[in-house]
Amino acid sequence: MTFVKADVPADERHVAMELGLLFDEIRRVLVDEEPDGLRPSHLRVMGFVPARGISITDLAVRVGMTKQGCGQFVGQLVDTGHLVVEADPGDGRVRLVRRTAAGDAATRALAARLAHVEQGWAARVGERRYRTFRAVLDDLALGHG
Amino acid sequence: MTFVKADVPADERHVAMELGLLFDEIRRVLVDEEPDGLRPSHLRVMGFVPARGISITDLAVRVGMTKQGCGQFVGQLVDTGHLVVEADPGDGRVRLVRRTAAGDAATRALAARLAHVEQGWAARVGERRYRTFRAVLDDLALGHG
DNA sequence: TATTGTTATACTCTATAACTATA
DNA sequence: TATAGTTATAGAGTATAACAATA
Repeated sequence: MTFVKADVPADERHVAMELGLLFDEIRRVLVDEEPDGLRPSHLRVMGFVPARGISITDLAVRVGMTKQGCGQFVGQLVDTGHLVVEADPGDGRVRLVRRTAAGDAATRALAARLAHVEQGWAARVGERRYRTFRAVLDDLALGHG
Repeated sequence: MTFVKADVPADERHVAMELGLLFDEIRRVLVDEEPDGLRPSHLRVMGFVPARGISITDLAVRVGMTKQGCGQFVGQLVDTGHLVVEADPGDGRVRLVRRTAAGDAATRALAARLAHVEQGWAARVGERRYRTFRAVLDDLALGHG
């Protein structure tokens, strides 16, 4: 969807558009500042891989996409060296996905970039108001846990 | 990007993921409850057409996309009867885009559906906290005016 | 039989490039 | 020559369907 940017009267702005603006700002930062050429979706999939490893099917559920699409991104991330896949000793069907050191570094870098974006937002609306905003956002997102 | 849904520990949740969850909830409502078969992008493009009419190029700037992509959606919305295109009396190159009565109705219906989603959110976190959240969101979005 | 993962295919959204008709 | 719009093409991000290997 990605709701947008130009000079629209205040009374024609709606939640979807405003959320989309913030989302787009994040996407722009992620694309512009990504050193390894990873796309936002790669970062997203990689971010959901737990330290203990996970099957592609379970990862897909976590990420909220199909196992087919998930497997595609995992394959690309293995090619770039951010993930590795091992056999699961307990189940021959499962391919256990883990992050490499490079994957961990990229994930930490993502967190840093997001923190930087949030600092900018806090500066725009005030530290205190931003903290409140973020707390409510956390609560709203919990409903989808 | 569209950040996600499953059981992720609180400390691994980040802004992008949380904003994505809200955005996805809206998208789902828009798709599920759309009577005319319009997709979210159609609603978005249509929502930026002002009453006085607008050229495709200007509309594209407003929406934040290319004129090519914009022209494509306008064409489809003309086919569905939500928009009309007239000649501009002052400039023969320009095709002036306007909403029809059906387009106006669909736009009002969108606003109603969004209001309903927001009521649900307010119920989840409390009216007062939601109003604060929304006010900060408005301010943050203004930075992209 | 049920489940994991892959391959094949298609759809949505959007971009870039090349073109046409008017200015 | 510059601008408005169209046509053609391609890529990202996903989905559905059909399948192979393993349980």
